[in-house]
Amino acid sequence: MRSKDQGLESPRVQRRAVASPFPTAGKPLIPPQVFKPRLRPKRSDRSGRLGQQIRDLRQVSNLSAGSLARAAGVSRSMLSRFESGSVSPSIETLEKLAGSLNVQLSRLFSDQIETRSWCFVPAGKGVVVEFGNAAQGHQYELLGHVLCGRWRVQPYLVTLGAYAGPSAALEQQGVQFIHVFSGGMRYRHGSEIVHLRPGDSLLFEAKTEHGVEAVGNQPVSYLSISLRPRG
DNA sequence: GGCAGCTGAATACGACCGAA
DNA sequence: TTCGGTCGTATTCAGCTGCC
Repeated sequence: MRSKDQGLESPRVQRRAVASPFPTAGKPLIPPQVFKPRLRPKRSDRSGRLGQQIRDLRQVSNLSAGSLARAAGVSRSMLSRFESGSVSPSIETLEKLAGSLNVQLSRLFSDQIETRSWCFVPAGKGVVVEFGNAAQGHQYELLGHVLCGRWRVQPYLVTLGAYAGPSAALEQQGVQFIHVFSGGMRYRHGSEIVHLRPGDSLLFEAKTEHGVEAVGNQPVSYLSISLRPRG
């Protein structure tokens, strides 16, 4: 009988194909004569932040831990340990996780870039982020990434092609602000549909299911700022 | 230099807990 | 009851170290 925890078909061979990306791999963290814990020791803060980043991206993608684990070919318990920072995944596993999250590998480490109290992004130099609905003509350009204490602020310049399809329905913590620059669209928040035109703004709690419902016959450009608590 | 033993990291399996 | 998340434990493998 296979456990619900199990999502793998390959046996436990061929592991250790690549080295861990972290400098602690292969070296003892604690001298064994001093302390040999029954529980796995909490790994470095770097591992914890990597795990938090994986969890954030998973939640943004509306994926459960089980779904992501299956997609990445790891067990559910291992994904839990990655996200809690108790173990560090191998490069091979990180590549699978990034692929399953539909992001580039480097995105998993974007949270570990030196943070500042301000962030300047020249015009047209934002980071283009691919989400799952990019295929429907949705382009997201991240204009900055600023941490304000417990809060994470992510401003996106969003461009939707004419007649772009609906975006995936999202439910997140925190609040979201939208300001339309050009074009028009129908935006859904729960059971409500709001028609947005140039100059219109929308502020709402992101925990209610929301997303772009439909776009008119012209491309749409709008600013989307999400304010979410850091987990 | 080669081998064996030890140690730690990555991983899976199974079980448990809490929430819906 | 189901599902998501976590924990305890076993297994495998690579790196290190000491001995010959």
